[in-house]
Amino acid sequence: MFRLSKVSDYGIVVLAHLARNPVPASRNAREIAHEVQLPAPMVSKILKSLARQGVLESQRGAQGGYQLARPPEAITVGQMITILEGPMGLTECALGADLCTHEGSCEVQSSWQLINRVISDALQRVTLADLIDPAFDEHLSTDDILNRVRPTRSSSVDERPEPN
Amino acid sequence: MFRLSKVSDYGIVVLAHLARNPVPASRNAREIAHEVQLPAPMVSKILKSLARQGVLESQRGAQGGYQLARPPEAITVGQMITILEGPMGLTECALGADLCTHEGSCEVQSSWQLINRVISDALQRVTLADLIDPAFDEHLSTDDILNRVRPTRSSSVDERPEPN
DNA sequence: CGATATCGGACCAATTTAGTCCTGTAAATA
DNA sequence: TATTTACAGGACTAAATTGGTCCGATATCG
Repeated sequence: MFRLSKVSDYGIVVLAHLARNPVPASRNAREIAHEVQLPAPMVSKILKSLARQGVLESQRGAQGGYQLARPPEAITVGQMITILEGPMGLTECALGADLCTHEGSCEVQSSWQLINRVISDALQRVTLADLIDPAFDEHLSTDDILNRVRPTRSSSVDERPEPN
Repeated sequence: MFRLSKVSDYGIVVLAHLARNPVPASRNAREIAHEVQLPAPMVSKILKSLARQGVLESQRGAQGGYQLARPPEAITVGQMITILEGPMGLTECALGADLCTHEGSCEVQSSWQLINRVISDALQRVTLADLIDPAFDEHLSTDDILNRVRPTRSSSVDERPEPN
């Protein structure tokens, strides 16, 4: 249905919450889950993924917990989705490899790769800082987003394969 | 997994095939399925949806079949996806209505609506004619797409609710 | 040591998706 | 007008995915 999974959905809500409420610096999974009103085991699972991928820093043991590893400006929606959802790609073949069984006979493969890149780029231009900016949706138009300076492409988390 | 369903995937392949091979004008579902090497009942189902939504014209009875209802330039990827996949929306709340149970407590709802619009707009800027253009992916950059003149927003198929 | 938390899995139930099939109806043709 | 072809509109099933839970291991603090 062209929808993000709950994992990504929740994950972004959690990250936005942490960005918006920077203190206390470190909180445990249970507290965070309670604050965003989402099922605790689910939130815990998501926090683990985010920590593993370096978006969050985790502290084990008593008084442990999670906190943002980078400032909200340095975390893009594209990165969050890629981490939580797996490599972005509207279709199999958009990922580039020989994953599609219709390779060769397919007439639209290369086009999909561009479309995919367009969407991916668009999501890379929106940061966590934007998400928690109350003026974001009111004062920005679609074109404002699209014409932003693009973040450096090569350093992106997206290039890495999904370990999950 | 942030992936289109097979229905949309196949549907776009089928439409691209019809656009690329305009003769014979009308072909039946079985022939089309054979040409694109996809399961016939599936293709038939997809053709029916596309016809119902006015992208294809159908002719019943002997010698019947399907053909494009509009020139490829007048069919956008966004329309195709909306028809085959249902209304676009990365999250529930991006659709606008009070579908999300966290309405009110959610801190990122309005931002999602913008993100959603960005993607939706990007997909509206790519037409079926682009998809079958061999030069499309080679000569166009992301920004070329994003900076295109936008199609008229209000006449879009996307605004209609999904009848399925 | 003992309490607290994350880590990294396995695991299950419910939903969604991919794919099939069947009955009805419209059109062409002999 | 009888027959055949082909779309229309469903219902239906099996497989895959997702949402969600739980557990043993490990790390940290006091």
